[in-house]
Amino acid sequence: MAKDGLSIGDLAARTGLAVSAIRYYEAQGLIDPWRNAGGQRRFSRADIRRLSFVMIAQQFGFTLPQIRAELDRLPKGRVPTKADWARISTGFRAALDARIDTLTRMRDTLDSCIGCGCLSLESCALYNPGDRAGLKGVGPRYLMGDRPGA
Amino acid sequence: MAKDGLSIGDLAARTGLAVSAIRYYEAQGLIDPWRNAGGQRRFSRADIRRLSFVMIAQQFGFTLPQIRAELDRLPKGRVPTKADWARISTGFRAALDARIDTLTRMRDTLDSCIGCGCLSLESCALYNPGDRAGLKGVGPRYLMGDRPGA
DNA sequence: GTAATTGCTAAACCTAACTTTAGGTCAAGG
DNA sequence: CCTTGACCTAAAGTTAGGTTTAGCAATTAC
Repeated sequence: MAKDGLSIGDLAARTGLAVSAIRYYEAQGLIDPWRNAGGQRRFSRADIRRLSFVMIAQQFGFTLPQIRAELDRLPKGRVPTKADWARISTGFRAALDARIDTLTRMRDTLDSCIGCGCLSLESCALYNPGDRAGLKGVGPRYLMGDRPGA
Repeated sequence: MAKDGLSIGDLAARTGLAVSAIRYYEAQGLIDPWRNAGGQRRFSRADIRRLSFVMIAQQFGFTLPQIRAELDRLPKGRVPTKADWARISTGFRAALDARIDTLTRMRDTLDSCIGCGCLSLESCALYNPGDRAGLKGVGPRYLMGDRPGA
């Protein structure tokens, strides 16, 4: 783990990710390591932060393609500065706000529905919250759902 | 679609669900139709509301096993009343509150992080929000340190 | 009475985000 | 030098929540 880059194992230890996950992220274009003479992956220290970003973005509900799109907005050719990361992070803010908004509206609707106990397709407001689509940002299937395997 | 129950196609039309989804829900124990002489499924009108509940609960991020657990709390042997449904719906309220809470805390943390642009594993507060567990349901993926195999 | 729907089951397929496995290669310590 | 552990690739497996397909039976429409 000298000056010529970190091995995949080093990076896994630094980030807490599984080695297999890191390889998968490479396949998805989230990181782009070089290879040493023997064909093994070598990562720069900046990749630690890059993977940190990936993990945080995932917590916020972004998909890997979406995260990749964000990462692609980082300057190519030089190591991203704190300011670069901060700029990208503001994008999270809007997504979070939207998500909180939708959930809050849902809760309010639910409040007005608990009294009636209708849950009826024709009349219940829960079927017409207006912007259920706002929740789609989280994913098509596991829409806000618990993780698979729970 | 006479007095002897609705066919699966009728139920699909009433709920907007796909026929295949209804059969899947039966396999998951969410509904329990009887069969007619020819072996075809027959559903009661109460199943329309039952499936409505399933759909709403899914929007709220519950998994099918969780929804099944809620449904199992309905009185067995009689058609559930509005009061029964209302009682169950209050359970949603707590779950939604928790989810909104967690997201709000995340947003606040993010706000304090945007300025520093750190995203550093050792120091960034985003890695220590305190109750990431409450977020189960926000992301499509396993949470950090919560992988099935690890 | 027969043709067109609709329904039946079992099994395979789908996506996202990974993990596991199989079979081999590279690198570091003694 | 040799062994052990880390690494490599490709492919298959996993989970949730379904959909699709194949081949056949029941119902409904005319």
